[in-house]
Amino acid sequence: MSTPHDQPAVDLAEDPNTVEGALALVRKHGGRVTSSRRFLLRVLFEVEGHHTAEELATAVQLQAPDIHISTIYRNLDELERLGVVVHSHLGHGPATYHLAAGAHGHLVCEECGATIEAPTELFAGLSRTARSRFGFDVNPHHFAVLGRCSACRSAGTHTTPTA
Amino acid sequence: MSTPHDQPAVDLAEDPNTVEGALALVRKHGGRVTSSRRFLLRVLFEVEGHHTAEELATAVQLQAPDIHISTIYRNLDELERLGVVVHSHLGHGPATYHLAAGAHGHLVCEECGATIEAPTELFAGLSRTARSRFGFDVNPHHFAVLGRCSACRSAGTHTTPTA
DNA sequence: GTCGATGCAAACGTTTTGCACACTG
DNA sequence: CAGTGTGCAAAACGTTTGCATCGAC
Repeated sequence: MSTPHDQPAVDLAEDPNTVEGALALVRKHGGRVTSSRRFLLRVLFEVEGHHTAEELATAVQLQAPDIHISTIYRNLDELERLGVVVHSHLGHGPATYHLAAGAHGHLVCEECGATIEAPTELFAGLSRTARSRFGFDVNPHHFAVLGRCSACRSAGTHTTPTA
Repeated sequence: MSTPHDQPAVDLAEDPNTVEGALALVRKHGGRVTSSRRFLLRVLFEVEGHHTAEELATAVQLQAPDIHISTIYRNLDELERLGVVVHSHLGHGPATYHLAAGAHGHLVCEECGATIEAPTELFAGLSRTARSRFGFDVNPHHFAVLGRCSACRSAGTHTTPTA
């Protein structure tokens, strides 16, 4: 995968895998290249893993304190429409955002909140069956699959209520 | 279907499959048998499918207008602790509640919101793999699996953005 | 009479929106 | 200069909580 970055400011195909490429995409779709957008994209490319809008806002605000969280939400929405980022719901609580390129499934423990990033193949069987039985096309990225992690299972409290 | 209700007030084993049985369970756990609880349980046993707290409140209020939605939430919580009801998240928006006896998985269309009630076996393969690969015990009931239903897929708009 | 349950209003955390102003192209 | 993006404040949404009162046992 040769990623030639000799001519950094010219080679701006609308490639959502770079900050400037994503901005080019935005521009192509009639949007403007603003500093808020660039700051947010920089943060998204720097941090790894899942982050709530609030966390992203905090990170952005280290560099540009006046960028408001509503701007973060609006920009995340737009970047999601353009396919640059995706959001996931990892249980109760706020949604988390990450670059679409790193999309994957999630297993989240209902007890301790631990998150396992699961390769999309984990869902291959489910996807196949859902497709053939129900004509349903599974998107394993948007909502996490809940359950209990091994640690909580060994700690071994309430599996079945009542009893 | 022999459902002998000759001695309606006596045969109250703590059987969560009847209104009075569930109330017996509540009492056994130190709770009181109140009319709010009975109304809510009656509604839960009468309606079928998934219902939000607000829908359940509206239904209860047809018979007892003063029962407040906070009471509905508190009672749903308690009934869930006792294993009588479960709640599920079927995508964005409010949680839905139904009797634990009818627990099942859900496939929910991200586009039109259509809900498919999927038998738990649909998740058997995923559960097995998650268990062996990650030591993770999948609970297929709590959060729906999102995706696209066949109708929306044929209608065939945006599957991949940009392109 | 004790203690759990209820109604109400108010708070909560997350996200969205209306508006006037600022900036990009 | 047209029109998109922004900051701010306020609303929206689903849910939870504090408190005084009420009701079950």
